[in-house]
Formats: sequence, C-alpha cells, structure tokens
Amino acid sequence: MKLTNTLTGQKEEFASQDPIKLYVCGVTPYDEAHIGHAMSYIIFDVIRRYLEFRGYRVRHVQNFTDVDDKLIARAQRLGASALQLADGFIASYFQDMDALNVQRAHVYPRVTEEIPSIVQLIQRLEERGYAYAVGGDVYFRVQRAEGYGKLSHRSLDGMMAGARVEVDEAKEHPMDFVLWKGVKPGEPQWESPWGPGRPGWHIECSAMAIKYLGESLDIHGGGQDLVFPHHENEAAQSEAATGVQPFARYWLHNGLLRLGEEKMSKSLGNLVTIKEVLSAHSADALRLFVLSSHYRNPLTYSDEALAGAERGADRLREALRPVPEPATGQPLDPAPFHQRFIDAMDDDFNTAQALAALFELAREANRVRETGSDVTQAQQALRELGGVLGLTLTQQEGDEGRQAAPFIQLLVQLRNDLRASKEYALADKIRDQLGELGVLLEDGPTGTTWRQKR
RNA sequence: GGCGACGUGGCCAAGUGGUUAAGGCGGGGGUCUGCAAAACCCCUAUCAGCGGUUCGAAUCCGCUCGUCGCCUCCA
Repeated sequence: MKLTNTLTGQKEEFASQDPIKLYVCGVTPYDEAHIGHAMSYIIFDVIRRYLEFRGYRVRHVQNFTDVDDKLIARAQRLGASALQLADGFIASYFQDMDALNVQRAHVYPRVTEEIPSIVQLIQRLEERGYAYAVGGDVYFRVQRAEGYGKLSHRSLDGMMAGARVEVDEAKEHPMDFVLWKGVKPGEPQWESPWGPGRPGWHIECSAMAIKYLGESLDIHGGGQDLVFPHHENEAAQSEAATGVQPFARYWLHNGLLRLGEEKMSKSLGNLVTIKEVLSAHSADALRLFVLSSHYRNPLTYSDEALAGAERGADRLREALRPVPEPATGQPLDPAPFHQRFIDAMDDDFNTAQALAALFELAREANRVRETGSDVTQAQQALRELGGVLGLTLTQQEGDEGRQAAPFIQLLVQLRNDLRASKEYALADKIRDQLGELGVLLEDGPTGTTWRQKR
C-alpha cells in the first residue's frame, strides 16, 4: 500500500503498524460545517474505512478547537457564552457527519477539557528552552526548532521575505507563535504558571494527540490549508517537547474545495453548508462527487456536478435491485472487480479508479442479469465495496414516503387495470401526475415499481 | 516577491515512458416498452502551446501562456 506523504513529498510504501494511530484535525465550532469540511471528513472517513477493510485496527482521534478568537467574538456578539455556542455547533457537526455516513472517531477531545495537558506541554517546552514568557503570553522559539519548515517545505528566510509577517516587539523572532495567550477582559480563562489566559491555536492538537495516541502518530491528516502554519507548528512543538521524531510518520492532506474559481472558506464567505447540500442531494451523491477525483487535488463544487453524481448514485443503486426469479445461468464472479478496487485504493487511495471498478461491476451485473445469470455475489461485492467508500446505496425515503406508500400502491394498481384495458391516456396521466409529485413509476416485465425522486 | 500544485473529450475526472488514453455526467443512434422510464449495446479526445531527451512521451527536462493554493483565521 502506498500513500503520498506531505513531509517527504513522495509517494511511499505504507509501513504498517497495528493499531494505526490516526489523528485528523477537527473543526472550530463557531459556525455550521460547510461542504469543504464534508469533503475533508469524507476523505479521511474513506481512508479509515479502507485501512480497516485491509485488516488494520485504527485508533482515530479528532479534536474540537472550542476556544478561539472567532468563537469568542461570535459568542460575544450573540450574547452567549463561548461554551454554549461551541456545544450547539458541535451537536450540529455530529448531525451532519451522521447524515454523511462518516464514522465517528474514537475520541473527540475538546480544548476546554484538556487545559491541564496543554499547560503541562507548554511547561515541558519551557524547560527545554523552546518557550519563553513575555508579559502574560508564552511564545514558541522557532529558531531553536531544528528543521522548522520541513513539513511545508519552506525556510524561515523565505517566509520573512514574504513581507506580510507582522513585527511584534515582544517576540524574539517574528515567526515565533503563541502557545499561551494572557487573559483579556471578557474572555474565557484558566489559571496557569504564566498567569490566567487560554491556549494558543496550535498547541492543543499536540497536547491532545500526545495524550490520546502517544508521542508518535502513524497518520496525521487535514486539509491542505492546515499545512502551514498549523501542522508545521504542531510538528515543531511536539518534537521539541518530546524529543521524538517524527511526530507523525505520514502526513496526509486533502486538496481544497472551490466554489467557482476560489477556495471555499469562512473568510471569503462563499460557503455552502452541508445541510444545504443534503436538502437537495443524497449523502451518496456528495460522497460520489468528492471521491470521483483524487483526494489531493482541488475540486470545484457546483450544483450541476452534484446532480450528475446523484444520477451516478442512482445507477449503482439500480444495480442492487433484488433479483425476483431464481437465476439459472452462470453466476457473475466479482473477483476481478474486487481486485481492481483494491489495486486502486492501495495506490494512494485512488478512489476515482476504485469507483470506476464499481461502475463497471454494476454495468456487468445489469448486463448479465438480463440473461438469467446469478448476480447475488456481484451485488454483495458492490454493496461491500461501496460500503468501504461509505456509500449506503439505499433509497432514503422520508416519513412522507412511507405514509404515502399504500396510496401510491393503490394508484399503481388502478393504473395497471387501466393499462390492461388499454386506457393509456388515463394511465399516462396518473404516471405524469405522480411524477410531478416526485414519484417515479417504472413498468418492468415483472410489474410496476415506484420510487421517490429527489 | 518566495514556495507549491494544476492545465486530458461538451462538463467532471483517472492515467504519469511503450497493448485500442479508465470511469461518471451530458449528447446522438439503437434494443426493450402500448408509450415512457430504467437497464443494456454502439458512437462522441491524442492529452494548453513551443522546443528538447528517448527507438518510443499525455507521462521526463526547459521555456511560454493560463488557473489555483500557501506565505494571515480556515477542512
């Protein structure tokens, strides 16, 4: 199995360890999760599912950064506490992830509940000469960190040349970053050896990862926008504190979702929330859309693309229709498709190629079932491998659908009586009008079936 | 300005040195059907441009053009 490691910039053989220690950077819960988040968490969900499919055990930890400037600012604007605001958006986040069929991590540590470990880690850095206090703040001493910039492949000099580095008199070096922020009026605060305050941005991930997974991780993941400064700083301070290298053996980063020609991001305000997408499209469609390109490449969102993905999802679902009569022909052997799926996924999680194998399996199953072949094994394989990609491939009928079912069935029977007596005009009218209500009728050789359109 | 990624059919998107350049969506034609729908079959590209390396390149190198990302909060 091979995967591309941001640290080396190379596609490397994945040297297995069991259980695999997987840390994925979570969200700052100050707003609804958007489809950029969906993309990232779908990708890491698939990576985890595939590792498990390949027989590894995976211990998956994902944080919530529930103290942060924007979270505090928003809470103050709304007259709520930061904690309340975070609680609400965390609940909403879990709703979204459940709806997307994203498996839950084993642990979801929250910054506000991990302050002691964070303080301890900063103390360790201070003892080892990597941190210094100025006023109530504590900074990380970037110049002392050997190899700083190795993850994002840039040098301190190169970054300084960017000229957008703000000069702060308090800091020894402009790139030094804050580990502990001294308290400001009206902000959440905790006691510490440096006075009351709260953690800086990057330190929480180090503290939580080390606490729940140990001093060296197998895989650390997140969006490409986190490579610098977040992951760079996380790696630097973790290695500085523990002396263990590397902090993470494999760094995996997904490409960013774009809307039009720009990245979708909170600061640009060009967001589409997960809830908005799921009100119009199925989770399978969103997953198919995300997985149809390679996870490291950027992807451009559009409603048309989602609609296309929905059609594709429909086709896979269709292939799973039950076979009514007992099949007599040669059973379809899914093994070659199974193997193609594995070969694709083993190669840096090439989900696009893996999906191609599934589509071809679906087509082959549809093709041979018409000649009476047994496709139950093929369907089982499609279901299983689809499941590895987190696809449910089921029609999600709402409560309305379930309640309307007997009435729809009644209309279908009535219409078939009309068809039997060749009253096609009326029969078509029933079909058309049900269609307008979102109910699709299909007359097959074995009878009429119906399903809901989205 | 520094670092990096990308440019493949109408759209999305795999492939990264050598059989007929995956797959999805869309479009066209057909089979099936009372008609549809679904399903299936057939058709729909020479890989941004230029130059080079090589027996051979979409795939390696250089240049040009274009797009995007990071360098500041961000999955």
